[in-house]
Amino acid sequence: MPKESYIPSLFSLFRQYGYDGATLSKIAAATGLGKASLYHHFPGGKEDMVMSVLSYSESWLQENVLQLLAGDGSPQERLQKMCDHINDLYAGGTQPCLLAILQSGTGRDRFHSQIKSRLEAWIGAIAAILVESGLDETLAQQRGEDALITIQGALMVSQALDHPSLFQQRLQHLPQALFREA
Amino acid sequence: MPKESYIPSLFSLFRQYGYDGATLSKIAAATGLGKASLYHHFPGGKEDMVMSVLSYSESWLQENVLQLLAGDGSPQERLQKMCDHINDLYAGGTQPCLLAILQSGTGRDRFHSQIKSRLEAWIGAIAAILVESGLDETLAQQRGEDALITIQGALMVSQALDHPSLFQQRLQHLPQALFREA
DNA sequence: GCGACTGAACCGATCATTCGGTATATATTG
DNA sequence: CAATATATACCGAATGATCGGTTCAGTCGC
Repeated sequence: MPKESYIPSLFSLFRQYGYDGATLSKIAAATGLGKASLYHHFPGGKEDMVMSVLSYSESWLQENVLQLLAGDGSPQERLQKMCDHINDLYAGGTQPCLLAILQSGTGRDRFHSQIKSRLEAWIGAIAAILVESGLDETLAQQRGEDALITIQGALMVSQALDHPSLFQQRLQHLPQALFREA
Repeated sequence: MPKESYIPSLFSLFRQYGYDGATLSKIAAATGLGKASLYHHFPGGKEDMVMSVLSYSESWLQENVLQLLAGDGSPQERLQKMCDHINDLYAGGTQPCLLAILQSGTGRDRFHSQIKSRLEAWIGAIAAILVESGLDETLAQQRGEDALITIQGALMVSQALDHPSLFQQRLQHLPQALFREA
């Protein structure tokens, strides 16, 4: 099997346990591969695996957010569609964010630039669609940041409170919130 | 030395590395204690240490948030004062949130109820001051959640972007945002 | 001398990693 | 077509290091 077929397993494992918590034994169990086989596909070890997952997250973002936001349909429609994909990504608020989790622990410095790139692209795409809708450049940038603040914050809070619908609610009226006055 | 004097070191270590990343060697180095001494103060090992830190976080919240919000002064003044303390707690947006980090990795299930309690108390206190100011009960609860969503979200985003002032800005106009219309 | 405390050595378990080798499938050759 | 070579996928078993956790002979202030 090609190594791409193991990315989904790795993705869900790292997002749950983080870099330090995801041991090679767990990884082996989750992928169904022996430890030695893992080093065949990912010669760089655990760090290599995370980098592959982060690389996958880039193409996911490209497909499900960037392309979508730059596509056709009204701005609200496109933002709505993005929120649907985001809701899927986080399984309705029940699954943690990979980028958030990789910001802690030993892997912090190792993956920082990747995380930063992903977030910047995401915020930029939202800001772009707001500018396109007539918003001021700086305000649009701020609203893009607000969007990710809401997503990440709602994700953390709803999981701490065992209340996934809190995440879904905040996500649902995110599009109109981005266009509000003041 | 009493064990309370080591709580600050433990606190800053666990918030940085999380449960799995904070190894006993790092803990020993950070506190300046030998492992034996650590087990004298915390017979339950690493989990005992985290529980002590979480217990400390409870009294911190009590002193710096709950008492404050229930005290005197105008609601905006009290909320403003709370934000100042929050800004100190997170060192101006440069330090992660202990509660957020303990939600991942091996310690996830172990500390969940503690994290949940802390967040509920915090949200409840904010909701209470909004009710006191005349807001509808359900709206106040929602705004309390919004406050923590903003705090946690801004913390994550500003650290991912190496942009601590983003956190400070969002925190600064949090009080007035909680009183906004609609 | 007594209780609080600790440094240093130690334990089995687990960590990430590596090596030697097998199975299979495809390509190359005579 | 059969035989051989090449490459990829895979894994059992073992590596040394480090993990969380424990033990114990002390040392220190009281």
